[in-house]
Amino acid sequence: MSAIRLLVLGAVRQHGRAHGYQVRNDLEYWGAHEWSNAKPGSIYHALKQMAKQGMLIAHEIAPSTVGGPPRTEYEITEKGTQEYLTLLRESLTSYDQKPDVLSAALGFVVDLGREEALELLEERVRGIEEWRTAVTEHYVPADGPGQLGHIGEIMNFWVHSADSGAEWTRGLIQRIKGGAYTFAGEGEPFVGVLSAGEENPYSTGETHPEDAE
Amino acid sequence: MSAIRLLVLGAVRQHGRAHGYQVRNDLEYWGAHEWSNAKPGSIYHALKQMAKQGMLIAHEIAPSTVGGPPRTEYEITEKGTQEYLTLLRESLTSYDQKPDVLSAALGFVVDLGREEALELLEERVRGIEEWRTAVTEHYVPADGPGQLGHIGEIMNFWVHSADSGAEWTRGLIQRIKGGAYTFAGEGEPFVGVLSAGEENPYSTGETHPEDAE
DNA sequence: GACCTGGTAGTCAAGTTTGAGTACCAGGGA
DNA sequence: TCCCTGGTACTCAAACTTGACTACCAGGTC
Repeated sequence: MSAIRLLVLGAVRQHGRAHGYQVRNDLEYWGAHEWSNAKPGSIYHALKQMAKQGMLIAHEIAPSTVGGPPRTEYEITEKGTQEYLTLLRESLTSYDQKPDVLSAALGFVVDLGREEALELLEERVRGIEEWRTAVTEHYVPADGPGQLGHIGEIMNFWVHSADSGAEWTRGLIQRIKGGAYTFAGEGEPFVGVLSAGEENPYSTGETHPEDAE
Repeated sequence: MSAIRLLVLGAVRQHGRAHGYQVRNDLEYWGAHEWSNAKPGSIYHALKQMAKQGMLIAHEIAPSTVGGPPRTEYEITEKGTQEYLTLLRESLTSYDQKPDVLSAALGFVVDLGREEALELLEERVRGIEEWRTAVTEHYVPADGPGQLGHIGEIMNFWVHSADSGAEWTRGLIQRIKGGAYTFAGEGEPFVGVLSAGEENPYSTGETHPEDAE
């Protein structure tokens, strides 16, 4: 599973209603073009595809005031919201060595409750540990390590990555347990999108958390 | 860049001449179906595509003795070998957060000389460190960290992964400097493919390094 | 007044990946 | 003998991704 659907659904959801270019800008604002496949083509494709599948509703809009071609605005449906939450939970839980999926999920983790987030992350740690056990048992059989030659370095690398991922996840769990961040149902949420007409992102060096949706 | 081309070129090269199913079996033998997108469709597509691009020569073969449809055998060309080495060097050097690309490169690293491998890996470490500096400077601007809210965890995760990757690479450099493994020009190479008629891989729990190509 | 840059918004063809097939044969039961 | 499993070898449609491209307008500039 790629991260694009989660990112797009999450972006549309935070806006309530958004057109492709807006989503594209949000993802850039989050840096997603650096750590995921959030290119224009993928974003527009995902929007169309998910509209076809009933997760978004497409509204045709007259050519905008600022010029350019006619836009299509998208609104998330109940089915889309379900899909969003499913993807989010899966992405937090499952260890599939795809850093972009986890990154995307981190951006939305506060849409869940604090307790649920902690449970999912703890399941993630358990998953990594199980995976580690399975791999080391399967690939270092009777005749001991070293028989693999340099091929063993591949496994070594996986295992190192898994350990590092587990360690990081435990750190995050501690921070969340310690009260960090504002989760669902804990008051004014942190807003990470650009509202219509807001200035460019990091070029100003400042975020504007004052305009909730 | 995905790992599939490197994997397929490397597999064909080790055999001298191979058909798709053989490549597919090798990749499974290496565990590549677990850490890369080495599915049948991708493998056959890569073979066809690279044949079209002159990196492989396709030979049509009569239906094999053991039944099944007619096979196509592929042979690597000079251009293909150049591409293979280029991909291999790039994959070792560049830090693009794609673990499958590095894993594939590790499987072939001994096709280079020991000195060159060390240089490439040291460049990899330098690349990771530069990337880390750039990211931390860009995303933690004037008003300090913490302004990012939970979004900062994304960056935290990237940085943690980068540090872990650098540390692992330094470890590998030490092992190689310490004389581990047999590199190009250092005698009988380690052979990691199944020759025609060899038994199944890990099901027997034993490797057969006795039949060189 | 013509041109050029830059932002807005999106399209398209080509390439890649996925998952589910297809076709064939051998060997082993019932 | 008929069917069923399992291995060999590959194909295909549908989905996804990529990179380059289009089209439009505003505002400056020469």
